[in-house]
Amino acid sequence: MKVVLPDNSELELPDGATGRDAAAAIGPKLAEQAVLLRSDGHVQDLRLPLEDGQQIQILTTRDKDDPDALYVLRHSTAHLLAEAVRRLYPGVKIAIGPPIENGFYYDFEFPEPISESDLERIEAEMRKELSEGREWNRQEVSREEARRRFEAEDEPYKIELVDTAEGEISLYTQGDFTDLCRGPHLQNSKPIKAVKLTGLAGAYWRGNEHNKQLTRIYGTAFYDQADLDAYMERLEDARRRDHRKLGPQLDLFNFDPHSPGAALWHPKGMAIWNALEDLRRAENAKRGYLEVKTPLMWDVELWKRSGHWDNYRENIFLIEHGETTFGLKPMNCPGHMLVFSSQLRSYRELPIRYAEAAVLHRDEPTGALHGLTRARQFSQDDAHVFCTEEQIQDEIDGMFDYLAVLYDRFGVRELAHAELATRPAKKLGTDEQWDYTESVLRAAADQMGLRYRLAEGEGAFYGPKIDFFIDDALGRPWQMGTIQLDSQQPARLGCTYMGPDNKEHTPYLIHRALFGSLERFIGILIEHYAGEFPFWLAPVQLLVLPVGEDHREAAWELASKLREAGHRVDVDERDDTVGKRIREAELEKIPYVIVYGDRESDDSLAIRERHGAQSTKSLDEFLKDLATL
RNA sequence: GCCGGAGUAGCUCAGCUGGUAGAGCAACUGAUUUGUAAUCAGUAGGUCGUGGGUUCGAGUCCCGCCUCCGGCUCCA
Repeated sequence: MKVVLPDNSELELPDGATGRDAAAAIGPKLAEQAVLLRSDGHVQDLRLPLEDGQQIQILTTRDKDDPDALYVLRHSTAHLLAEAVRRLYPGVKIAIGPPIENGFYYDFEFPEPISESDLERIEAEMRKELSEGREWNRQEVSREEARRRFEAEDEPYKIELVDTAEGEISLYTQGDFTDLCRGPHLQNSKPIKAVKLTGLAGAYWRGNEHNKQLTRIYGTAFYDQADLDAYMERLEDARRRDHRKLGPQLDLFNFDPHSPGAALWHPKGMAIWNALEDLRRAENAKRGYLEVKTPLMWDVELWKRSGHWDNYRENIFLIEHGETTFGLKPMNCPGHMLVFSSQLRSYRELPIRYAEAAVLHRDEPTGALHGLTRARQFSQDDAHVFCTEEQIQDEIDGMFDYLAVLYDRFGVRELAHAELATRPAKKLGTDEQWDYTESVLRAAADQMGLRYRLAEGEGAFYGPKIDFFIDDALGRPWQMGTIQLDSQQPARLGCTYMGPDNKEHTPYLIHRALFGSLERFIGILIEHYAGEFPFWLAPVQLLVLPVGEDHREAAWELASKLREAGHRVDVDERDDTVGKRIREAELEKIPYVIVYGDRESDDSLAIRERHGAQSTKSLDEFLKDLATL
């Protein structure tokens, strides 16, 4: 038989030859360095037989940055971890250990809890394995055989995996450790040049919180120690971008233990907040959204009618007040529907678009709180569009367009990825209604050419949605914008309009937030810009720095001219050296410092950009330049 | 909520196996009047997250609680 190599040349091999054989046929060096076979975009274990005519690419230790090559390396390293843990902690039960982005993990049930200090010991054991060397052998066995083996080893999680596994069962053995695994794996442990265990966490068996919580050990591995070092360096850099660190440092906001999950916004943070609000208001006005303002607190009777009581109760903060119980609003929708239903509506008024960026409260689990990106108190750039069935498509198109405009303004459009979330288990309405709303959303997304992942069962309880996610500095995805099609709540809250047929109809409701939560959006922006906001967003845009005492008056005059032009300007007239004050401005990440001394005048300003570039411009010229930013 | 870790001055951190808290930066005061990332000197600042316990004695050991960090579950 023949296989086709990446340069399109053909390689003649005996029938039943494996990837390893193919490598060996090409050269001994390649056979030694081979780690994985890739065929038509799919990875394949080197030990598996090839098919006649198959396109193959053999990845070697030289492909050290290839995601597939790293994946197999880390997968094999996870098995080394399991072997080490099994040796060090008799009685441990092993669960699963896949590679993930940037590393791998393995879940265990330890007889006694372990702590982070154990990681060092385990890592040492892994190094021992590496110095001894390990080779992986692949074996296909029957379900019964696999079951028998794991019963003998008293591995209940493996038995459960065997019982629920689909297709053939394969085992990989290294030394005297055998694991149930689909593979693929390295030939041997030689390519594993750098290993680090990075963390310890609880994780529920099969991701279900009703199951037993196992202990998850995270780690990573590379083909090269320098790559591990570089990775750790990148992590360090990402930590420096963390909005929870930069926010207080840049005097934007802080948190106080007396109100966990609710930010205290400082003047500089509010400058950014207001910039977003200004943009939101201006763009909303252009697009026919009408601002409303509705109560923060509602009798729970309303939440029962809207469906939130049955489907969202655990997130609602309750306030007892005499005979009544009020719930702080976690969403604006019921309020907006009550504005709609307060009058008799005609089809001629539709679509009606209500917008409100009110404060919302959601009782999030303590462990979920995460700075601005996961808060208990936050504001969405929320809006609810009441429309007829015929208008849905246009409305959603308009929202996609609007979202693109906003995200482009911040340079985050490319960072966003979309998901289409369908009916959840806990939901209102009939399957027919969901079939319809899901198909409408899907059609809208497809027509826009939107690329999205299907997130089944992750819709809101009242309707399917399209969500836009952006990753934070450490690569954790956060849901930002959302567009949700609701066929449930309007009827429940008595929203109707008179149609041309002189009959009452129930409108469709589209919920939409484009930033998502303003808090979360600002958090992501801080990390995206690493605190170096573009001029229009920077809390302090311009800093005037008088060289000496004699220049203070002139500096203030200049500052007031700049302020009149609409810019946010400070004067740093402190009795410190110019160098010191420049340094502090740099640490504050102020876009422009204007040093003002004997040599300067309105005709000649000394302008220093963030990071040091200097230039000389007249005030008029400078203002003109700023106006374009 | 669950698993693991952490909490010492505004910030970054030191404080060995229990003996009564320390540095740098920031702040303040004074001197200096400064030319593009740290001028010099001095002063002040801490119920060691919080409540209990063990002990002659607790920042240090034990328990509860709060908050934060890394995950899990859940979500904008």
